[in-house]
Amino acid sequence: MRISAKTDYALRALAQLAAHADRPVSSEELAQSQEIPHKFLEAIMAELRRTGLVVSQRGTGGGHRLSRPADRIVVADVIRALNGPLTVIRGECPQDVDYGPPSESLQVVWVSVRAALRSILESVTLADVVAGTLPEHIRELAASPDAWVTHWYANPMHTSGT
Amino acid sequence: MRISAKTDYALRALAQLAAHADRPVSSEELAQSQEIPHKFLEAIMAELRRTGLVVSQRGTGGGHRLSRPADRIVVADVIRALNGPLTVIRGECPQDVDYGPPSESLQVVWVSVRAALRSILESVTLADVVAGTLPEHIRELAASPDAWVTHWYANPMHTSGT
DNA sequence: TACTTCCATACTAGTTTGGTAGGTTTCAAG
DNA sequence: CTTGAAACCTACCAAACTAGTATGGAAGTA
Repeated sequence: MRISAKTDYALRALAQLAAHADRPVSSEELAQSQEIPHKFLEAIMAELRRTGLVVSQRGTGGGHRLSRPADRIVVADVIRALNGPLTVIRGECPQDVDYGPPSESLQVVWVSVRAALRSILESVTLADVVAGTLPEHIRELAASPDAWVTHWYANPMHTSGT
Repeated sequence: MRISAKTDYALRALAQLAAHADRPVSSEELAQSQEIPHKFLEAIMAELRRTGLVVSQRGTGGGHRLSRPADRIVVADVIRALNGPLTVIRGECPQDVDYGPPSESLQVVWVSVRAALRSILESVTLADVVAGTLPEHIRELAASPDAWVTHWYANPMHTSGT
């Protein structure tokens, strides 16, 4: 799972909006408080507006606000809005890939990967993020110290970033 | 999670090698049986050799074979060899990203995403794939009919591929 | 020597990523 | 009705990645 700067910025900006749901917040303010390049964030907010996650108001005192309550927007909504489906195999959805022998089982692996991602990303809302109250099964996944260390792997192309 | 053609081809080729562990299998044979462009697969096999997952033999009767038993190579090994770490946020590992308020909890989300991916991709071996005997917890994830359907989402940029 | 197979390098066309620059429209307050 | 704040739009950019293709060599077998 690769989270781009764009998606990361979007989530932080939306969390900020969730934390100030009482008023519109400008791109400029979002950019400064989250240390995001202003014009880049503007483009991201435009995309989020087009997909219907935020509504915007021009002019003095304007800005952006969430289009629905923060407890009804999940992390998966944001990722899908900017990157498309959570899980894609060679450009296709897991249930559409067609494997011959001896690799048929790979499809089941991809389907379960998607199910696992959904169980996390569709259960965390923006309200959860700002309140710091993540669902129990997610805190459990992150509870093991093992979850916080990088696993070693061999490719010299990538070892710089362990 | 985005699985590229390269990674998909690699997994299918390695499954084929696992299914014929008694002899070296040539790129040509792998390419034909799995319908993979021959020269592209050659480049992929070279990469897998450099990362130590396969060993190769030139000349007549040569080809590729797994560098260790198929039950000691997991899907995560292959993905890491070709794509680097399983989970990357803005180019960094989950435990290295630095969030300010009100987004601190996002880090826990990413850590649990990685833990969930590991629990799947580090438990499925090539031997499991060719035998069709996936670990119980994976078959459970894929057991629900829900896991086999695409969830609707709103971005018009991506709706063509539902 | 001939043939097979891996191996290395280079090339391409298209897309994605992470931005920057400049101008236009909309809105509110004075 | 002007001024300023903000969203909005189009275009551009360099670097990396994706999915290959092409050419030629080097090593191993018969």
